[in-house]
Amino acid sequence: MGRPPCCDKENVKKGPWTPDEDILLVSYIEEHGPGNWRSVPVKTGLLRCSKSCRLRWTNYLRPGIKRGDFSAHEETTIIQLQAVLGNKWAAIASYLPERTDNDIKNFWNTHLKKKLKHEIGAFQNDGCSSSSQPSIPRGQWERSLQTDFQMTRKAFSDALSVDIKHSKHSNGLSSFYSMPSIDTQSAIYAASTENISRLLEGWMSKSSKSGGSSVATAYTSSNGVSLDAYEPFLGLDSPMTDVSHSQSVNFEENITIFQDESKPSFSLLEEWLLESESQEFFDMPYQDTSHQW
DNA sequence: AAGGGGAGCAACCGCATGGCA
DNA sequence: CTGCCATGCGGTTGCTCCCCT
Repeated sequence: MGRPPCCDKENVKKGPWTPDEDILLVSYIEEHGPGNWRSVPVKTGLLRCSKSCRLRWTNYLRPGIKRGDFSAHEETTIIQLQAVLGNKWAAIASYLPERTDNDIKNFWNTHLKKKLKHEIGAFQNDGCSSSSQPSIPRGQWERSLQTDFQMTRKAFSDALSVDIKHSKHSNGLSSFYSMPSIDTQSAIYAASTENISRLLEGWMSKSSKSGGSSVATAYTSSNGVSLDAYEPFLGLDSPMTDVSHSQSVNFEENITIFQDESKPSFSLLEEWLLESESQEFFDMPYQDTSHQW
């Protein structure tokens, strides 16, 4: 017997959410807080699947979500994190707390993938690479990869510029995101009210012309973000071990993969980062080598 | 002006995971 | 230990809008 459906599909509404439904959902969450999603459709009278309610909240109504164009910095961060973490959108989103994993995933699939493909294509057409005989000087690849590595580290450092170790053991994620020390639930509620007004604004502007969404000013709540999965990366609760990997050796391995598959692959770099305990990763002095290119 | 096609994005689907009885 | 349930996550779909012909 297979898994029972999460809800009665017969009486479940699908498709875009209406303003009324949004208000109903936000009002309920303001009162009861997020969670216990199964009971949400029952208690609110929404003809929606519990999953749909959760998704609508986490991807759209949740306080602190920034919408609209991605900045150059966000774009760079996503590219670098994707290179290291792969398609772990939730993990990537945890470094960009104002963006949802869905947004990042969409942005990657619709913009960045094409952009990178185009840039790699242009790079190969420049005569730097050929399908039959890779002709890139090994030293050049190594420097290039090292630059990627440095940039990734910088992205991590930027994203983690707050004191994570302290925040984890004091006020959890709230302080991680530099929230003022106020009651978290109140923050969620206040921000939700802001979201409702934003929604109304959005609908008003949408009715005149399908306008873009306004930028959220509310700070991020703790919903939907879990640090636990990334503890190895953050060096939290991880025993410090002697890490004496040779960078050059690992870069060589990555260079080989890159050349063989004619596309960037950082799987070994990722493995190395995970294996080598992240602390050293962050403790290494950052050297901006990008100017060399 | 119409319609065809592509891009962007919200939402859905189904599997994975973790907690709990 | 096992099974159930709630939630999380990533891939995919489908709708809407916009641009081009």
